[in-house]
Amino acid sequence: MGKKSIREQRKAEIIKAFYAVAKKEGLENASISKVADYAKINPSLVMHYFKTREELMVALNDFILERYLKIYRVNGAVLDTREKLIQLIENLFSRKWNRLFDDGVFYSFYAQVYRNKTFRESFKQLHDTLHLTLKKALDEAVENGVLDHPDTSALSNNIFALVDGAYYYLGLVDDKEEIERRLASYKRLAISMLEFDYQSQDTTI
Amino acid sequence: MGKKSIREQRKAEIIKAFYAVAKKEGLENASISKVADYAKINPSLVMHYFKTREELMVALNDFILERYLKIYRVNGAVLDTREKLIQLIENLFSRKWNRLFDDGVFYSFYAQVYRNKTFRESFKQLHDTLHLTLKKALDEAVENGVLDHPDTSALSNNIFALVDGAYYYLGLVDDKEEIERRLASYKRLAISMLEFDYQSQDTTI
DNA sequence: AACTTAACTGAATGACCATTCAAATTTTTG
DNA sequence: CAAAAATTTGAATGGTCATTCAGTTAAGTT
Repeated sequence: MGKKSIREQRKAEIIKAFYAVAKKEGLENASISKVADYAKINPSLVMHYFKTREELMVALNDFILERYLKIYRVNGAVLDTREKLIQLIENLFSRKWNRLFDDGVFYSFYAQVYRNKTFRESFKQLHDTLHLTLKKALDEAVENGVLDHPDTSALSNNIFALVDGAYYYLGLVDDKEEIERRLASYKRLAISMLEFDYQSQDTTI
Repeated sequence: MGKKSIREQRKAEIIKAFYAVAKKEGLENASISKVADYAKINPSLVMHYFKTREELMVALNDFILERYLKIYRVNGAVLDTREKLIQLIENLFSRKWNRLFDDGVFYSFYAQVYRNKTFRESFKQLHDTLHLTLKKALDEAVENGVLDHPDTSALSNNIFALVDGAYYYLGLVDDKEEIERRLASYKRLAISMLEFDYQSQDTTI
């Protein structure tokens, strides 16, 4: 008896509308009524599903972090050749970004990390998951004899530092050729990091 | 005749108040009246000196980028020994951050880069300046025979990618010990990059 | 057709927002 | 003291904001 619930679909719809508006006008300008307009529903309906704007923010944050996770999903291929390992590293620098993702919205959430514990923890957890996934892939490569490295955990962290730093800078670059040139340079460095055993490198003089 | 102008001092005062409020409550919540309250002046006075909020935003952006530049100011020391070169690299990972700077506000501006050409260009210019400054320092090291590297420009860019990526991740970390551990790892990698000629794929000392 | 449950609307709330403007105040100079 | 130039204020503007609530509509069941 009673009406069928479409709660979850509606909520998803609202979150996507919120994302779309934030993408277009900036997260700080994405108001409830703009979201409602975009979704062609009444503002009250948004409040019906999300008690406060804050709640909607958290939902959008989760939505975005899920997408982020998808981008970096390691393809299931077995890392048994050198080529496959190199391809994996190169893929890290090739976010299918523009389709799946808006950097402006992403960094707006990231900025909140410094004031909001909830956001900080969810970001931290996501990044640690990504780092760990890469570490496991690297371990597999070690087992299969295509990689020789004493600390795959540190290697994974360092590769991601390079990836994150790369995209941070590339967000400032308009010229497509320059982007490609830089990406090539970053990739080369990342691949070289596989070879170079900086742990045993003596930095004393 | 007439009254002495304190225009520039007042403007600076307002910008600092804006920064303080943004730091505490987030850039998106730093309103004109909150800024005025903080500076103990009338909201209209803020509007007198900055015709629009956007104008105030641009001013704060410039203020913040100036601070950013200061943090990375290369000490004038001559790079004639290995120690000095290594010290320079290590300094890049040691922003006197917490004192001089609020990352939340910084990344809030950075997020705007994706929607606002003015912000994108000012950020780009600043970063390119920093990269070039480091390149010049590296060139000096090469001249003085303490560094052997075929492409100091690429090296500079890559080091900064690592620095930026490092701080991006460290923003998520609460534990001070973990921060130090990671910083040490990033530094080690950066220093190893000085040695490694990834262009020709062989390990040189 | 009556009941139940959920989706949905519309109007109203008060708070806060950026911005405008005319007027008041302060300081300097002649 | 008076004129000049700047700083500063206070009140008012209209718009948008998140949120509340009472009520309506739609879709299922018995």
